[in-house]
Amino acid sequence: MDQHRTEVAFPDILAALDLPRVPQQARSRQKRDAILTAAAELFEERGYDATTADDIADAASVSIGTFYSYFRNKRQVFLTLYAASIEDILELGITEIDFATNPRQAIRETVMRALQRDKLFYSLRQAWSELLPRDPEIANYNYQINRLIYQQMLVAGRRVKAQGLTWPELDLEATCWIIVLLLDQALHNMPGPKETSRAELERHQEALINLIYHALFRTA
Amino acid sequence: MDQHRTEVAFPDILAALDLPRVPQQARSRQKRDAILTAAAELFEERGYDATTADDIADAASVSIGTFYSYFRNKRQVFLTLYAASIEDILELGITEIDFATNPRQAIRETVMRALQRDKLFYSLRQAWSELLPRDPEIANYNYQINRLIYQQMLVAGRRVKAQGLTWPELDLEATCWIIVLLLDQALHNMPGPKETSRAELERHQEALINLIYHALFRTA
Amino acid sequence: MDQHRTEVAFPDILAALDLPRVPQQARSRQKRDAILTAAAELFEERGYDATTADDIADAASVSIGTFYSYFRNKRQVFLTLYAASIEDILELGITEIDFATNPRQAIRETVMRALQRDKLFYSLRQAWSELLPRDPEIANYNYQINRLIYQQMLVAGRRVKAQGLTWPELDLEATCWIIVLLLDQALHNMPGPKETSRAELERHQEALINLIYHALFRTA
Amino acid sequence: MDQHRTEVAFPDILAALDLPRVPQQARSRQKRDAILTAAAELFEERGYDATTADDIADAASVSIGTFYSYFRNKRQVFLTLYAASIEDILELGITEIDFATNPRQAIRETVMRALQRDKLFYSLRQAWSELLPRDPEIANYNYQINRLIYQQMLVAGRRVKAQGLTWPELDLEATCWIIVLLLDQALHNMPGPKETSRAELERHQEALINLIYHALFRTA
DNA sequence: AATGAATGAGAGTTCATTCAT
DNA sequence: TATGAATGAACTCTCATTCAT
Repeated sequence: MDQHRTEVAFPDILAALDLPRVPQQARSRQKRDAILTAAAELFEERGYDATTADDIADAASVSIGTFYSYFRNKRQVFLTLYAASIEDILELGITEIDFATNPRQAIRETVMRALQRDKLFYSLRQAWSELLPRDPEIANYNYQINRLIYQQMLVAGRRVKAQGLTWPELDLEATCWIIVLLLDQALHNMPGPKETSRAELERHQEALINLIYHALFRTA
Repeated sequence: MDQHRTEVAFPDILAALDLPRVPQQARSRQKRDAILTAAAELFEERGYDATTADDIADAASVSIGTFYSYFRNKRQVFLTLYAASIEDILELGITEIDFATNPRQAIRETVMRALQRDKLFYSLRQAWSELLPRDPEIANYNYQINRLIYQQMLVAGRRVKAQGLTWPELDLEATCWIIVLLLDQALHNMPGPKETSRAELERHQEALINLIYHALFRTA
Repeated sequence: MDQHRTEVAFPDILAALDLPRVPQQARSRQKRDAILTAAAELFEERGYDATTADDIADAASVSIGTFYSYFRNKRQVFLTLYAASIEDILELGITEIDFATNPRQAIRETVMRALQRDKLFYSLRQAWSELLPRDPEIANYNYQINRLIYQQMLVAGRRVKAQGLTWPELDLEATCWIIVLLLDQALHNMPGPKETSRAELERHQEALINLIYHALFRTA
Repeated sequence: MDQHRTEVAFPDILAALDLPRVPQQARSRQKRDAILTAAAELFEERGYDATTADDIADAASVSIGTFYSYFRNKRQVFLTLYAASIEDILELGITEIDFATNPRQAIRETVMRALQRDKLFYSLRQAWSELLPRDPEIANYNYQINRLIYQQMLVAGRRVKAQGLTWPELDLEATCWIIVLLLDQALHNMPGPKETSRAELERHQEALINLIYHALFRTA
C-alpha cells in the first residue's frame, strides 16, 4: 500500500460531488429540508430504487416541479443526504489518539467512533448499498473516505510500530487496509439481515476490537 | 452468537431458490446453457440493471419468448448462475483441516479456498452486489452461506480452543462471525475500485491471513 | 391576383398585433429594453424554441415575474422585436421610383432596399422561420406585408406597362406576386445553409435583379 | 456557383437519413403503415409540434410501445414520410428535356414536374416547414435536393447557352440557383396562407413559367 | 416448443405561467 | 412594481412480460 498516493482532504471529496447550494431564504430552506427528510424516510422504508421522484415530492407535500428546482435528480438528493450524514467522519482524529499506553482501549475508542454514526447515516445504508455498485462516483467517494481513514490509521500505526509494540513481521500498510475494509463491512453489514439483540451486537463489537488489537499488538 | 439456531444444510438453501428444472432434452439443454452463458457475460460487462432480457436473448441467439419459457425472469437467470457458481463452497471442508500442527498454514489454506472461486463466480460479483441490497431472498441466501461457513469454522475453532492454543479470553462465536464477514468483504471487494497489482493483492491476502491467525492464536 | 381586396395600411397591421404599451417611466423603459435586447441575442444564438422565458429574464438581469409583467409571453417579445425590425419596410417607397429611365438600375435599388434590413432583422430571421409555420397570426402578418409590397409594385408596374416598356403579354398582377414571393425567399434564405462568400452573394443578387428585370422589361 | 462541388447522388442523401428497415412480415408492415398514415394525417391537421407520439399511436390504434419499436421517435416518422414523398423528384429528368425547340413549353413541363407532387407531399408541407428551421439535418437534406435540381438545370442551361439562345450577359450558375430557390418557395408557399382559387393558381404558375423563360431566353 | 410483435405502466424531466410576498 | 418559488400538465422513451401464431 503506497502512502504517498494523492492525499485527498475531506472537503475536496465533498466538493467533487457538486451539490446544489443550500438556499438562504427560510421558506426555501424549509422546502428543501422537507424534500430531504421525506427522501431519507422513503429511502429507508422502501430503498432507493423503489422510491420515485414523485414519491418524494408527494411525501414532502411539494410539487414535482419544486423537487426538480431544488435537486437535479433523485441521485443528487441521496448524495446531499449522504454527504451530510458522513461529515462527522472528519472528527475521527485517529492520529491524536494515544495507542501506546492502553492500546485495547484506544482501539475500542477508534472503532466506536468509526461505527457510531448518526441516525441519518443508518437510514441511508440501504440506499447507499443499492447505489454503490452501480455508481462509479459514489464508489470512488467511498473509496476516498476509506483512504482517508487508512492514512490516519497509518500515522498512528507507524508510531506504535517504532515503539516496538507491534508484531515484528507486521506488514503495516496491508494490515491497515484490511482493517479499513473490515470497518467498512462492519459499518454497513454488521447487524446482518436478521435482527440482532443489543447483547449480541456488543459481543460482535468486542470481538472486532480484539481482532484489530491482536492483528497489531504483540502482548495479550 | 447462538450456534443452536436452525442449521441449514447447503442443498436446502439451493432448493429454497426454486430454480427451474434443467431440461432433459439435449437441444433444450443447449438453449438453456446459451442463455446462461450470454447472461453471465453481459452481467459482467454491463452489470445486472444495465442488461435487459432482450440483450440476453439476443446474445444467446434465442427469441425473447424462448428466454421466458426457460426462466421466469431475469432474476431467476442470475439466481441459477449464482447457485452454480457457489456450489464449490460446499467443498470448503474446514472441519477436516488440522489447525493444531501448523495453524498459520492451515488458515492460509482456508482463506485461499474461501477466496479462490471459479471464473463464473467473479463474473457475477458485479450483478450480485447490485441485487443483494434489493433482494431479500438473495440477501438471505448469502446469509445462509455465511452461516454455513461460520458453523464449520466453529467446529474447528472449538477443537483448537480445547487444546488451549487460542487466546484465553477469546469469544469464539463472535470472532468467527466477524471473520466470516471479513472474508465476505474480501471476496467481493478486496481488489477495490482501483486496479491493484498482483503483488499488492498478495500482500493483502497475507495480511488477511495474519490477521485471522492473530485473532485466534496466542503464539507469534 | 385581385388588387381590390382589403388594402391594409401598415400601421393597421402593426396595431393588429396588440403589442404592450411602451412604458413611460425611464426605469421601466430600461427594463423593457433590456428584455428585448437579451431576447434578440438569444433568439439569434439558439433560436426561438431553444430559448426559454427564464433564459431571457436571466440574460436581461430581470426576474421572471418582471418579464411577465412587461410581456404576456415569449411570443409577444418576439412580436415586439419583429414589429420594430420591420418598420423601415414602410420606407420602401417603390411607387416614387422612376422605373422608365433606367429600369435595371431602378430595380437594383428596389431589390437592395428590400433585402438590406437592419441588424435586428437579420438576428430575428431564425426565430421568425421557427414561428411562421406554427403561428397563423405571424403568417398573416407576413402576408400583409407582402401584400403591401405587392401593391406598391403594382402601382409602379402599371405605369411602365402603360408606357409600353414591358412584355406585351405580361400578367402584371401574377408576376408581381411571384416577385414578392421571390424577394421573401431571398430575404430569408438566400445565403443558404452553407456559408457563402461575399462575392457569391453579390453574384446571386445581380442574378436576382436581372431575373426581375427580364421578367418585366422587353429590352435587353 | 461552383458546379464542381461534391455531386451527391440522390440515394446517398436518402441513405444518410438512416431510416429503419421496412419490415418484411405483412402484419408488421400493416402496423408500420398505420402509424405512417396516422402521422401524415395528424401532421397535416395539427402540424408537427402539436402532434405527440401518443396522438399518433392512438390514431393508428397501436400502443405507444409499438410506435417506439417501429420508429426511434416522432422525427424519424416524419423523415420516413418525407423521404417517401420526395422519391419521385428523382424522375425530374431535366437534362433530357429539349429546351431549344420550344423553350417556353419545355420550361412549363419542368416547372410542372417540380411543383406537381403527390398528395402525401402536400400533407407534409406544414410539418416540413416547422422542422426545417430547427433541424440542421433536414435543412441540409433540403439543400442537397436543391443542389441536385440545380445541377440538372445547369447541364440543360449550358446546352442552350452554347446554342446562343440565352441572354449574352447571363450568369448561368447564379441564375439557376435563384430559380431553384424560387421553385422551392413556390413549392412550399405558392398558394399562400389564404386559399386561392384554381384559376388564380394557374395564373401564378404561368407567371412563374414566363419569369423563368425571360430570365434565360432572349426571344419573346 | 419457439417466436417476436405488442403492450402499457411508469420513470424522469422541462418550462410557461401564476401568485403570495 | 418586483420578485422568484411553486406549480403540474405534458412529453418522450424504456423494458419486463404476455400471448397469438
